[in-house]
Amino acid sequence: MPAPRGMPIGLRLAGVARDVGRAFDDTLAAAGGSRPLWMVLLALKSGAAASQQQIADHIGIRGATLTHHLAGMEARGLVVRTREPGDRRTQVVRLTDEGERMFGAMAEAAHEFDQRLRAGFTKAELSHLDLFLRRLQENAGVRGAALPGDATPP
Amino acid sequence: MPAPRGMPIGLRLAGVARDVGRAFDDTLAAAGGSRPLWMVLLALKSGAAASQQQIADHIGIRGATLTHHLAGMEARGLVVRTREPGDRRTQVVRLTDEGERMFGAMAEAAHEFDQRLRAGFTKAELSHLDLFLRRLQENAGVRGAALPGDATPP
DNA sequence: TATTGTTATACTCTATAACTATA
DNA sequence: TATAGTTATAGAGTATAACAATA
Repeated sequence: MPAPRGMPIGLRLAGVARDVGRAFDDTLAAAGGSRPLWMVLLALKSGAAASQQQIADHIGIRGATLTHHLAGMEARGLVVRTREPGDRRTQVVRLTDEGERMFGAMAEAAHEFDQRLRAGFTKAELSHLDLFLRRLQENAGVRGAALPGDATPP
Repeated sequence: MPAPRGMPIGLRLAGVARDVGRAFDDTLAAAGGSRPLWMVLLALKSGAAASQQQIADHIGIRGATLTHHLAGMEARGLVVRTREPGDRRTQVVRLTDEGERMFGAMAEAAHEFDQRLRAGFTKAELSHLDLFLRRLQENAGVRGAALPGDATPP
């Protein structure tokens, strides 16, 4: 993936993200997982998601897609889904011991990968990078992190 | 896609790339195309690829995957493949008039998208961003753009 | 009626393996 | 034997639409 001067920034970003993403996928695969699996586990552990719909929104997929992943995870014995007594429409997703083990293994792999990725970057540089990424995201028209003064019509 | 402090840089990158990529895909779809189609057209037009294998390498996919895309493009009347008289194993891929029209439409859409993405960025910032991306790519272990002094064993 | 999640189905992109034709 | 590309098949991830159960 050469990066010629003047290459569209979107393609550049996509290319780098693909390369980095593949390396990350390899890392997760070596730990027995995958990216979406890791995203779901992260969302579950962070506790920042009450309903499945919120988990799906959190990681940027559809509810049906999440069901798909959860079904696979349940088949692998990583999670258990049980109906909430209070509101029997909702499912309570709980990590099994095996799920906890998997989370631990993937967390370690992900952390090592992240260390590798950050190598040579100063804190200031990482802040700049983060800001640049945020600006790209906003320029692409992503909602939900709108700045004050954003004049985009509803 | 919230971006908490201390979020792994790889996931951050992947998230932004996905959001930006989806917006770009929407743009290309409105012009009647898709991302891989655009990549193939770009590679063809840039003339930087002699064989199909080189095109595939250029855009980071396998030969069989490229065949898949080219077959689809040929079915849509965008390209024609003919055997080279000199070496009849190789295929010469040529854009049809319809293919040229499609390229033009997608190029315009892609350019507008790129303008939108770059909005508010100075040249210096874009350079910094590009450098950051390159460093991430290298840290992820991508070969082919190795720096002088790279001490990674073969 | 509205909400929560599931099922059924399908699409896109990608890959590997086996194959054909040619060199 | 080696190379260029194709065919056949498969798998992962995602999506939409229709549905069931519950509120």
